[in-house]
Amino acid sequence: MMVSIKDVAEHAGTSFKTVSRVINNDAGVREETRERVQAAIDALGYRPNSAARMMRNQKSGVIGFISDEVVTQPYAGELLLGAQEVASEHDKVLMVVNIEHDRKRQQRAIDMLLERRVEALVYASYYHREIELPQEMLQVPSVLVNCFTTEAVLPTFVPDEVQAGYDATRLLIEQGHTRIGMITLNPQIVAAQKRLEGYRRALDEAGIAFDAELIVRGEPRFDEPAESACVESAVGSLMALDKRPTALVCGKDEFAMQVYFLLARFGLQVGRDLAVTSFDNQRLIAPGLTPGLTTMELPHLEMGRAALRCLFNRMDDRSTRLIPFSPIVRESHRLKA
Amino acid sequence: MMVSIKDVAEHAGTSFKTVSRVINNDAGVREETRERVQAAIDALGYRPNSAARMMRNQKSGVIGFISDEVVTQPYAGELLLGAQEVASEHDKVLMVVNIEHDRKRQQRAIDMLLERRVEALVYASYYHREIELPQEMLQVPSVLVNCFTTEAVLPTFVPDEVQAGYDATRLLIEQGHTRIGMITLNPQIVAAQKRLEGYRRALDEAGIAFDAELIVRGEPRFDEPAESACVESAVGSLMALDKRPTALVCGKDEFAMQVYFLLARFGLQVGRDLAVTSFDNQRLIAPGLTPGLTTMELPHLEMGRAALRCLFNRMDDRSTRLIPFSPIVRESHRLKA
DNA sequence: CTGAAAGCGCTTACAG
DNA sequence: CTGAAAGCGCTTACAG
Repeated sequence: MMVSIKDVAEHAGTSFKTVSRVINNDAGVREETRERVQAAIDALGYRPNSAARMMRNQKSGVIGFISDEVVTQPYAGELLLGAQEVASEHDKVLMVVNIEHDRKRQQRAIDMLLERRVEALVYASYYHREIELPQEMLQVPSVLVNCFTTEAVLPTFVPDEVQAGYDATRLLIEQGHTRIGMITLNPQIVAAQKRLEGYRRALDEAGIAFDAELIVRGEPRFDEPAESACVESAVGSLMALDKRPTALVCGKDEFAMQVYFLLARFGLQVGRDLAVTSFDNQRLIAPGLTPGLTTMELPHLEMGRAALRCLFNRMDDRSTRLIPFSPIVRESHRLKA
Repeated sequence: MMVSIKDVAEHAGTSFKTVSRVINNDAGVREETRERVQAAIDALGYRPNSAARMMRNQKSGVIGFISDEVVTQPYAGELLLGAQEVASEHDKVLMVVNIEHDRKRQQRAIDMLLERRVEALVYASYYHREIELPQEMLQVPSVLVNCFTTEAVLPTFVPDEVQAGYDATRLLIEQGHTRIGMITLNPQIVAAQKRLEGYRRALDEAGIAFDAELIVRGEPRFDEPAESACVESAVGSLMALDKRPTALVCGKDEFAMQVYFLLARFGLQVGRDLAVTSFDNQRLIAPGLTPGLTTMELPHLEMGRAALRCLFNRMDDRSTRLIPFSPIVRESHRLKA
């Protein structure tokens, strides 16, 4: 049995209402009384029961954070961190549930959150993709992070893939390259499509003709068998071209890492013979490569923050906000003699 | 105003007590009545208020998960996942709070959890280390994961570093190597010390003399300036030895990645001239290297699970459980002609 | 400045 | 099989 407001009152020799006043810092308690109550609180180790408060106040102080694997994805957890930061500024806590693709467990998780009377809901995906919206999300203020629905019904925060593709390409164009290859992600995912769009835009703008031969795939489609040699053959086909590229945009840092290795087979080196940019800024990889990898960092932290701010500002429009990547400029985009 | 049990009762034409029986699946409700109530529940979209239940039942159904950055560390988030899995089997949910090194915010977080009447507490660190125990943890059943206190006061789950060091070394000894180097982590952290201990044990057992020259440091101590060239000079000093090592245990996969590159400077290749094992099994790195990196996977998922199981089994002894790493055997530990 | 009453939405224990 | 009462630990609104 936990100690309650009544126990404190008895110990302090006041009514329990006075204790309530003290713990809520209400005005109108004599200093001497306040001290006496505080002493009783300390002596008994009293802590207000938030369930009781919640019931009277009709609000829970919790925001539900629904994620598909966000926490286990390297650095995607920063989404959570950014959200947590803003939530706690507003004295709210996050209740995080991980939903797998199991429909039943997803339903259970959402029911649980709603029964706990979450004041708002965040749906965060570990990679930028379209989702099927759990309809219950419309019952409370909600936002989408790193994911979206076909029809925009909620405020949506996604990374600005097109701009990132543009920037990653532009960095190479500015170094004078005109023959720029690209190793793309699975073409079925949004990031692959939009970054390619940015790449083309940068080329267009610079008056460089698009050459489809320079676009190769670094990973299989969902419907293809996973094969580990995908980047290998991608690089192979670029190197087999009559006119090899002098620069390369990699779909993710893991591709870039492999490119560093694979180039050696052709007697080439990143940073000497081939300029490289990439996406993600995986801290495990990008700074440890030589030369350091120039790469576009996904704005996880900022998306998490922006989404929660939106929730608190009650901007419940249905617009999609594009959050910019941060270019992390190291050396790989620049060739040294 | 949310719909309550009374609204449902009115809609169904019963007392609210009967509604309570239906939502709790209590025996002794006529089928016809149950259906009528269920229809009212569906029609009104009623959801039981967990705060009210909590108050009557005197338990919250939540377990507090205190972490220092667990979610943002690649794959350490699996700690959380394992914990979540077991918790939900027992119909409990996790409330995750991230505590930074700010004393005040830590206190706030713990207070919040206790006010929410968490039934138990988990403290999880993102790397294996000693912590200062928040004294409040002794007020509820608690466990430590991936961290420990000087004096054992709580059940503690940590990775079996010595065994991992032993296994990583043993894999190389079994390939016939007798000159085995080691690139260690910061010697001030537990993992570095214990893995070295395992390394020495494996050598001893095989009758190989320990040679201090073969032990080099891949990262700076806490009190030294961070320098990026640490692995580089470590490899350099090994290669400068009269009798170079033929095999190498790397303190983490990031070191291994750099070793693959650095060796090229000496005209050497991992898997041909040098056998390599490592620790972590970072999925971003280990499978993408050529040859694939043989590495000891940290048992994050299993630690999370084991800790929660312990909580539910009320095994509140103070013993320390060592959770084994999983050897992920690829090709790098084996030399090919 | 302090207190007694009512009620938040449920469940437990007891009647009928 | 169904219901009326009491109470979980607080806060709100009103008296004194």
